[in-house]
Amino acid sequence: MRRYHHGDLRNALLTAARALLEAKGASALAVREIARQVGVTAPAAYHHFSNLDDIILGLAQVAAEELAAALREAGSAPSGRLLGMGRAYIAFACRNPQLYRLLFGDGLSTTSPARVEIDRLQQQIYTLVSAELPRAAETGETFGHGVFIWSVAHGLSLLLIDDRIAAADRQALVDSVLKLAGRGLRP
Amino acid sequence: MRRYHHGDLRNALLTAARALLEAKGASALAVREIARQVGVTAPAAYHHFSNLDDIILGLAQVAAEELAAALREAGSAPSGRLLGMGRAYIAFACRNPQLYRLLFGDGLSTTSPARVEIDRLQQQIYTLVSAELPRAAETGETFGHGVFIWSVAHGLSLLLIDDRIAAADRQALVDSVLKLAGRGLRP
DNA sequence: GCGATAATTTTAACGACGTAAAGATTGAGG
DNA sequence: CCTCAATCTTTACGTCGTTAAAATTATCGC
Repeated sequence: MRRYHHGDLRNALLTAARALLEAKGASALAVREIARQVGVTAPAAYHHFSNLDDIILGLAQVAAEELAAALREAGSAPSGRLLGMGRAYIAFACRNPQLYRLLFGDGLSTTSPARVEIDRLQQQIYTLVSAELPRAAETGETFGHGVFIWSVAHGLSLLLIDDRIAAADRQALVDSVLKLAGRGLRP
Repeated sequence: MRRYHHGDLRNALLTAARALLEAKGASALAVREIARQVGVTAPAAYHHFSNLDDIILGLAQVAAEELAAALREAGSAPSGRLLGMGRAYIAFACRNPQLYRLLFGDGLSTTSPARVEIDRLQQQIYTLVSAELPRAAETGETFGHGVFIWSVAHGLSLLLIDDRIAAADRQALVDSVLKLAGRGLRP
């Protein structure tokens, strides 16, 4: 059954890399190990990726798309979109901790697709803020407000991922922090 | 002048490692390269550190102590301590981006000295919050409030470090975000 | 169906890394 | 001055990323 030609090696490598990443952390990502998991020799990977960083870039791209999709869904709710998107953002990070960390690490060049996708997310946030907070939009504070809520979501996500917060009920904590953030935004 | 015995190799290695870290990023940290910078062969480092992770741990410890010192100084001001500490926290992160990232990466075991130092910082934050916000302390919301402002500082620090925010005046942005955070805390 | 060609994978190899073992050099205490 | 412990170097092994060349298989024109 083992064919010489795999058929879908690129995706298989990405899937294996993702599993390896979440299982053993970013420092365990290795071309040889990823290829081994798929049952292929290392140089085979070089026909689909130019190097290890390129594989990581592929992972980041997947992550960015998934995060964007999760936020898009949360943003389609009729009301309370800011809170819903905050929840969805943090939930994604907690569900894919290493992948989320990868997305905001320093390995991604400014022109990488993942980076571009995140920039798009950022714009979405600003748009949403100016829609939900007409007052801020009027006074030209949309930018500061957007950065503020993104900081809260990003910071809390990472603190939770790192297990730096001992909380009995995580969801309750997330909601209460988001509530405080919301209070900061009201006029 | 080159003596066989270096005299203070441990610190020399840490200093070189720190320079290398800030210059080329965490992935460039290598025992061989660090030793090379100091003018010594790689195995010499193993008399002072048990392995590369141990060197990184030493760096994290230095970072944690510096951050703690910066916050202690900012916290000794007579008034506006929350704002001052927020500024100092973010300034430290921007001054030592890679070191800050290291501190909040996932390579540190829960029992490492750096981790313990950060836990102490966390407690300081809670104490300060309950001192500056007696109302929150009464209603038992100190924990949530502490997590909230830490999230803002941590998140904004990382967004700035990653150059994810195009701001003409960074200090002004920091202040306006911290102002929004402060508004979230008021009753 | 058949053969040429392109796509994919393997084998083999190079240099750099982390790190262990064993030997050389040096500073400190008697 | 001599010994000994601390410190550093030499040497070595296995793994990694990556490249070049060879082998294998799919595809397409006929």
